[in-house]
Amino acid sequence: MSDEFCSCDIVHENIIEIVKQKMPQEEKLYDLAELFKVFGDTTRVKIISALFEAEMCVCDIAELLSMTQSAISHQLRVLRQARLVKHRKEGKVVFYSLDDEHIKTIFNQGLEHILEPRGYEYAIS
Amino acid sequence: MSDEFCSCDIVHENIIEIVKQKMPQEEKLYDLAELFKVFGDTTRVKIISALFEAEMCVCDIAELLSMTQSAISHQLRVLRQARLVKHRKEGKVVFYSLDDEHIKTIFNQGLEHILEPRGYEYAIS
DNA sequence: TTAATATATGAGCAATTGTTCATATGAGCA
DNA sequence: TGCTCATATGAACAATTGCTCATATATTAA
Repeated sequence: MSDEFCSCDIVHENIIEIVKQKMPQEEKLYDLAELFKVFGDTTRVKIISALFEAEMCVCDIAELLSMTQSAISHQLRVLRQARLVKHRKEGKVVFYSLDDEHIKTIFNQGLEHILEPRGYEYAIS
Repeated sequence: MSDEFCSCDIVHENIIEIVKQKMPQEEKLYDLAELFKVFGDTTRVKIISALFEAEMCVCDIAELLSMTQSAISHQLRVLRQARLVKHRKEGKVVFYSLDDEHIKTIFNQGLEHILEPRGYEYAIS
């Protein structure tokens, strides 16, 4: 039962079929990866982490993270497009805050994962 | 109170100070971003999604996702290094399965986020 | 030992991404 | 109107990343 993608002979066709039927739609998995990609950057993680504590303007965030206003503004755009933050204008100043209740859960689960005690460093076989 | 990173004059020093104290350590936020980076790829999301349903060998996953064995093996290494999957050898065949109870929560919260109804497409101002 | 097979891995390349720099926008004020 | 300030944005460049291809490793069988 070998095919074009894998030279192996041991392919468990029944399992593949069952898994294929149970898996979410391709499009949803794509969107999910896109969402996690947004969380996958130190600067954005820091911004989100800061916004957990308080609403902040662009300048505050730049100062807090010791980064340029431009860099922060670019990253806020990414967060906005992922609908993770919302903004509020007050004159020239734009205040950003979190726009999702799931973020906290995702973050906390992520933190729990990285804080788990490691029994051993990974080594194959 | 302007500084080197932001030309703005409106910096809310008190908020910055409070947030700075409450935020997790820099190193933890870095690790967190590294973890989410692992989730931020369609192939890896698909692999994880498949392993939710059943333990699978490398060849099965390659067949399921219509990708080469090499590509899958490379990605499994990334997942292993992030301690998200574990493996079990049975002769020449290596079976992979999930190695973390937090993954499901993270995934489900992520799915809930992307499935949220959008009132409007984002537009600034 | 030799051959075959399942998986792992290193090098290289194309595509993506985060930052910087320069500049645009837009709001408040003189 | 014209000026200043807070933020947004486009282009460009360096760094990272995911795949392919070739090959190495490890296990089983003859």
